[in-house]
This record gives sequence, structure tokens and C-alpha cells, in this order.
Amino acid sequence: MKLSSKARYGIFAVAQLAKNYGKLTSVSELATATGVTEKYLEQIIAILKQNDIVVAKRGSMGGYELSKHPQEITVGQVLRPLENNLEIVDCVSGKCTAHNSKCMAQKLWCNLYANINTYLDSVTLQQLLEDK
Amino acid sequence: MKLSSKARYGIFAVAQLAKNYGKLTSVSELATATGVTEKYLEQIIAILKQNDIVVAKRGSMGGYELSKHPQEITVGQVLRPLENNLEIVDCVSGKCTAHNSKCMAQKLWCNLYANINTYLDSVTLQQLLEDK
DNA sequence: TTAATTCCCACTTTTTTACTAGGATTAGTA
DNA sequence: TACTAATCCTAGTAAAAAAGTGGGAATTAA
Repeated sequence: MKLSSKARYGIFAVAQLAKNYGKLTSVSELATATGVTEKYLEQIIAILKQNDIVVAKRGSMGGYELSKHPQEITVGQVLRPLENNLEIVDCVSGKCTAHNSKCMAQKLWCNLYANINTYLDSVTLQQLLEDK
Repeated sequence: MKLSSKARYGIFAVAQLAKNYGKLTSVSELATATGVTEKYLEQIIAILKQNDIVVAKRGSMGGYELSKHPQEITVGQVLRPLENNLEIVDCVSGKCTAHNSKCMAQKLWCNLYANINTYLDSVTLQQLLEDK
């Protein structure tokens, strides 16, 4: 049940991008701001880009930017692509419908899953900055 | 954020013990009921014993039993010892007070942690059986 | 053309998880 | 007392996942 470093660093990164919203931020800037290596951050932010959380501008003077206003992006949206869709057990995929005997605590895991997602989707990046 | 098999199997085991509440159940019975090997279950249940979730009777005709009525044991109580206190990040230990700059999403993780624990402590083993 | 940047992908190392194994100890029963 | 069924204790191993490194191609502003 521990969050991966990918997920934690990912939150650091988007928090920084939220601060800089409106400007492009390069990976090297993110790296110095967060203390994570550039190479590792690159991989993390690539995932965020694939999932339309951030947009990139290539080439010199390029960088990354949030695809939407920090108020319109939730922590859950950021974490899911970085953390295997936040699935806590294998059998709870998406719909929470499967119901076999091997998976007897099904309902428990489904509810927990829903709980976690609901909370994480209730927090926007904007709030993350303000709450600090 | 995935639950370990130890935690999952632990829940299987206590669910079985809850069904059998009042009688002793041996590890070999638990093993056949849950499909987990005896040796692995032994280790899991040893942790539960250390944490006073179950009590053991040694020797022939021995076995395990829940230390309390299934209504008085929560899923959270079972999971915490099996899942590193359910801590989702290292810096959120117990009280949720530390607040340094490296850990900027502190409050987020604390709230998530509290959320998870509150839910899991709201479900008793009794309910787990009934909900099935 | 150069420098700063994203992009792509393969690889390695470290850590954790999951499980196996052997045998000591305890207690009921014949 | 001997046997047997059980818990208890601890070390080891194999597999999987996480975490991080590294090299270099493609893109773009100046």
C-alpha cells in the first residue's frame, strides 16, 4: 500500500508546474526544484504527457506546462496513470462487478478503492498549493 | 498502492476464523479453505497473533481463534500489522505532524491516510461476512 | 550551426514480495 | 511413555517490481 516514488515525484512535478502555470518549465528546472534526477523525471513526465495532464513544447526554450488550469486538474487524475490506476488489488478493475468465490473480500476492496479515488479527485492542484 | 498478498490472505484467514468463531481452527484447515500454503499462512497468522488479533492453542487438537467477537475486530486492525501500518508514504508516521519543505504534499498524504484508516476501521469482520 | 530542449528505449541495480524449508516445542490421547 | 497433530521459530531463496542510469535521436529558437 505504499505510494511509489514515481507517484510522489509526479505530484511534486505537477505542483511545480501549477506554480508556474502560464509559463513553460523545463525538466532541468523541475529537477532542481524537486531534487529528483532529470532522467527519472523525464520518464515520469512522459507518462503525464501521454495522459494529457501536461503538454510539451520541444526544442530550445521548450518545456512543459499543465494542459489545464490547476483548478481543473485533480490529484487523482495525476496519480492514476503513475500508480497503475490506483488499483489496490488485481481483481478490482474499473467497474467493480466481478464477484467470484476466490475474491471474497471483493466488496471491501471495491469500497476502499472508491473511497480513495473519491478523495483524491476532490483535491485539485490549486488546492494542493493553497493548503501547503 | 497495491495491497500485499500477506494482507489479502490475512483477511481471508480472519474471515474464516470469524465463520468458525467459538471453535479452534488449524492452519491446515485455513490453508485448504483459502488455497494458500500452510507455511505461508503460518507466518501471516503469527503476525496476527503478535498483535492480539488471534489467540493460539498449541499441541494436538490445537489451533487458532479470534481473540474477540467478529463484531469487535475491524478490518483495519487486521490489515495494519500486515501492511506496514498502512502507511502510504514514509513521512506520514502516526500523528501527521511533521511538516518540512521536502514533504510538500504532506497534508494530502495525511488526509488520504486518515481516509483509508477511517474506512477500514468502520468495517468489522462480522460485516465482512454478512456483506458477502 | 549551435545549444537547449523534448523524446525514445534499453539496461542495471536495488528493494521488496512471496514463498520454501527444516526442525524445535507443546499437548492431547491411547 | 510413545505417538501424533499441532503451533512456533528462523533462515534462506527465487521472482517480481521499483527505482534509477545512460546514450543518443529529433526538434526548435537564436
